[in-house]
Amino acid sequence: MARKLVHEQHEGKRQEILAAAHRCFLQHGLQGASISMICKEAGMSPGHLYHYFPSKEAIVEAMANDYLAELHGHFNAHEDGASTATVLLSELWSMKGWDALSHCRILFELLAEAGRNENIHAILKDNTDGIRALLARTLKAGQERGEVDPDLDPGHTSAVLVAILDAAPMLPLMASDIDFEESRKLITTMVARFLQPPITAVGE
Amino acid sequence: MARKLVHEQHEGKRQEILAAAHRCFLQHGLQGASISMICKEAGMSPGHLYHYFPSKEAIVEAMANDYLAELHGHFNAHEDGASTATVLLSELWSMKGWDALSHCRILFELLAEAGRNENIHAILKDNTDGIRALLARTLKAGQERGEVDPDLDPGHTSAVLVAILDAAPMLPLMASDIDFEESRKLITTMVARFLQPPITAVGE
Amino acid sequence: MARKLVHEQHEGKRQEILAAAHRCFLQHGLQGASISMICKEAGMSPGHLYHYFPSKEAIVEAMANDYLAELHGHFNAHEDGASTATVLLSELWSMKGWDALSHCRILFELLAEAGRNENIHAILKDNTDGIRALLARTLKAGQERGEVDPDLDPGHTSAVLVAILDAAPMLPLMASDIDFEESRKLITTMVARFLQPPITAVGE
Amino acid sequence: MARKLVHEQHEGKRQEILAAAHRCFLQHGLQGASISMICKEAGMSPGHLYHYFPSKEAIVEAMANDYLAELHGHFNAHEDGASTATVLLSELWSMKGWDALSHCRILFELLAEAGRNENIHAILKDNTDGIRALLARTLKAGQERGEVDPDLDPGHTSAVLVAILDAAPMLPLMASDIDFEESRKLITTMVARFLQPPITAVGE
DNA sequence: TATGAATGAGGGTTCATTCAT
DNA sequence: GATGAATGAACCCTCATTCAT
Repeated sequence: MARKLVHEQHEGKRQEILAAAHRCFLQHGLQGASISMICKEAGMSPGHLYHYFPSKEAIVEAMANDYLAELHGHFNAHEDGASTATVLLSELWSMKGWDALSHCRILFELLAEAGRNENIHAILKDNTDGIRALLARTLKAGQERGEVDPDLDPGHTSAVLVAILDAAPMLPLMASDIDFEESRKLITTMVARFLQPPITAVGE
Repeated sequence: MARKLVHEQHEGKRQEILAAAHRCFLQHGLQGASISMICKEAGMSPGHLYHYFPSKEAIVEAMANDYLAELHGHFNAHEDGASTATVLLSELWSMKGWDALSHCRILFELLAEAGRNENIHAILKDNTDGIRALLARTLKAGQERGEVDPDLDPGHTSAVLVAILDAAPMLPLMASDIDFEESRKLITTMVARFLQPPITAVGE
Repeated sequence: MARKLVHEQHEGKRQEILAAAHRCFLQHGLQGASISMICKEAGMSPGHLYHYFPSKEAIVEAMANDYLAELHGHFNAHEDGASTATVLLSELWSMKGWDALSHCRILFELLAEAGRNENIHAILKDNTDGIRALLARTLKAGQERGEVDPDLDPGHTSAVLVAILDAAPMLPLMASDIDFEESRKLITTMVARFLQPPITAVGE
Repeated sequence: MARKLVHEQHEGKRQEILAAAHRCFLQHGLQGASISMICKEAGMSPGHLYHYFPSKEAIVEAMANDYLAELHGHFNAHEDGASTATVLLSELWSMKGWDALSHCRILFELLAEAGRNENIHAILKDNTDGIRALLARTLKAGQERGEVDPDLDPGHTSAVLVAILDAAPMLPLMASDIDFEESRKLITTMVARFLQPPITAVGE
């Protein structure tokens, strides 16, 4: 009982550190944020922080995992519904905090890092694979119901959908004249048209 | 005459430094690559490097500008053609060196940096605006020829197209089972369907 | 209790650093003395030194403040005595360590720096103002007792006295044939004659 | 003839460099001013500057010599007059540009440097000795005419006078409420009383 | 559990100086 | 006479990490 409480406290501290780290990483980058900055942000001494994580690298990796798992979790919440991929994507886009792009700009950090850090690459790939599998299943179901173009390869298509998802925060960064709602609509339209069965088939 | 030659030599050295920097940035990140690394890569002493650039920041900015300008230049080469946006995008994707994604992974570094560095943000935005204007014009021409859905706002749509372009290097990073040719086809299909006028209107 | 001890240890280290810095500054100048030199002199790593001071500038300023405060303190020790300014000055000159001019040559460094560094200027001025106020009070008391020329403006005269005090280390530097005792006598004579009431008035 | 012209041009350039160096040294200190700064100020490339001086040290020494020689020269201009030391000092204080203390603040730099640099020390001493000899002669003449206290040792007294002279720029630095004219009067009064024969002798 | 003293390598940058042109 | 490319050591300062308490 007491053991469990201690463990929970420990886990709580870990999460505090990761949250502080996330904030620092957003503001200064994965490499630009220093341990001492994270310590200050978390209200903690460096010696103590190293009680919870063995290295800065471990903090980055844990943060990446947590962050991506949260995205993953969002998809799971909709899994049981029999909605088509379009709906699924649309739902995803309505998720809490997503419009606060500051929160998800960290994705670019991770993508950049994944290109040169094998560990981060693996974490990104693992989490992405989970989402892709889910999307692929949904796409296949959509194909069976005739809502999705049967010629699209579910595996490949799921990758494209995830890429689009990850690229979304780019829009406000490049084009300040497009607000969140606008880009949501545009991308939803694009994906819908992408997935829908060729109209010629309907006409025949 | 001699003066001009000297100037060209100076510019040549600058380009060498930028190329070396690009390589280092790719391998270690914008912040992770150190001046001394860049010097070693460029075969140069640090004191001399500062003869050509006043700071590391200036090197990053010049590199970003050069890199993005090169992308911009690719588009201009196709401008006069009366092709629809689809063709344009498809053409872009065939551009030299683009498939060597190591070369363009730097985009993620820039996107991450743009989120917290006002200068890089401005550079990214300026170069993006150029491409967007070009794409918007092409889209409008396509709409007039009936090849592009007239309901799509050219300005907003151009932003989406650029985002997709920039997101492309993500695909192999996340999904190693998709090769370049495959993703080219997928994205071309998606964009083509995105832009095409709704068929229902034709059928009626 | 323990907390206080820790704080004292911290302050002790600070003083050690300042003492080491003083020695280095004497030998190489404020600008010529490097952080790594001070570290070596203090038996400390650079990283650790920056635990106690945020910058070299801060070290210089703290050193200047401490050094000038020490001079100031010497004057206060004599304040309650009802001696005339002459005696006060004479006493000052007998102060411990003052004859070891190597210790006070630092004043020239500070004066030179004060001409182009606003912070050092302010520190010098603040500490000087304290001494001047004290001297001015003593002069006024001397005037009331008829020991000091009543025509001398106490405020201005105090400035001259301080300047003479500061200039004293110059003598052995320029004229190696004058030892400390000799210059003490000369300056005391000069100041005594400067301050004394014009004798003509007495004779009339 | 042509040889002489060349030599004059060469000497002119040297003086230009020294003037530029003086300005830089004033603004940044002997150590803080860099060769490249001096080059920029003198409108010259570093390679060319080293054509005129073998090292930075040589520039500092030449500058010190020139500067002190200029002071020396001022005294010589008054030498033949049979005035007492008081008059001489007063005259000196009226010298052109002296009130622009920015010009003579360099003295502190030299005094500070002299404490740790044997060459500068020698230069300072040599030039000071010249002035001291001159002052000593004037004092001796004053003593013979009964205008100067015969008990004062001319050699030592001359040193004190030079020290006072050098300390003068300190006044405005420490006490902004004292302008040049005021300090001139104060110091002249002090020196006059210092030198004058004891009044008791007059009364007898 | 929690602190902060301590390290020393390495960060970006400037330095005095040399040399080919 | 005059340039500016070139060097590499040293500048001030920050880093991730360890350890005694």
